[in-house]
Amino acid sequence: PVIYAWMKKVHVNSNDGFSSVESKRARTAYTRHQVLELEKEFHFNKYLTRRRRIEIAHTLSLSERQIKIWFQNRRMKWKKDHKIPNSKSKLSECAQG
Amino acid sequence: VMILRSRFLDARRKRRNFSKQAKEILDAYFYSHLSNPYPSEEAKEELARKCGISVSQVSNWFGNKRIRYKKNIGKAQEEASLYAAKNAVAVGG
DNA sequence: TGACTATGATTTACGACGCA
DNA sequence: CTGCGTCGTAAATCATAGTC
Repeated sequence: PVIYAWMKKVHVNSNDGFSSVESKRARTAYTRHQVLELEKEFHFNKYLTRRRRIEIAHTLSLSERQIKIWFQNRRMKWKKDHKIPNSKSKLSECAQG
Repeated sequence: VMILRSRFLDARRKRRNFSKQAKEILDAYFYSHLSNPYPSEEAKEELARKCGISVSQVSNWFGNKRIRYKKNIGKAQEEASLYAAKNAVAVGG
C-alpha cells in the first residue's frame, strides 16, 4: 500500500487552492471548425511565423499560446505518422529467447 | 450526421486488445517497477519486441496504466500489485 | 440485443531542456 | 534573457471491444 511520488496528482480541475497541486489546466476540446482551419494551415506549412500565428489566433478565438502548442503537437503527430513502424529488428525475431 | 466527420479515418476504429501474454509482460514490468514505472526508450523497445507491439503502443499502455492506477489507489490496484509482483518474479525472474 | 465497463488511441497543455 | 523547437508526459476524452 505504498504511495510513491508519481502517484500524486499533478494537476486537477478544482478551483480549490488548498492542496499543493496546480489546480489549473482544463483540456478544452477544440471545435470542428477550429481543428479544420488549423489542419488547413498546417498542410500549407508546418511552421508558423509570428504574424500568421496572431492572425489565426484571432480568427479562431484561441490564444497565441494555444496555436503555438497546437502546431508543436501536430508536428509531433506528423512525425509519428510518417515513420516506418518496423524500421529495424526484422530478422532478429528468431533471435528471441 | 453530415458531420460524419473524418471519424471513419481514425485508426482507433480498428483497435484490438493486446494478447494476454503481452499484458502479462507489461504488467510484470509495471508492478516490478512500481516505485518508478517509467521505462527508458531502450526498455520500451525491448518490451515492444517481447509483446509484439510498437514502441508507441508501449508508451500508450504505460501512460494509461499510470493514470488509471492512480485513479484506483485504495481499491483493487494495491491488491493486484501484490499478486502481479509475485507473478513477475515467477515469470520474468 | 443493449447497457455498462475495459482498454487502446488521440487530443490539449505543460515542464524540462536545447539552441539561436 | 527571450522565445520557439522537440520530447515525454498528465489528464481528459474518444471510439470501440468485451462482458453480462
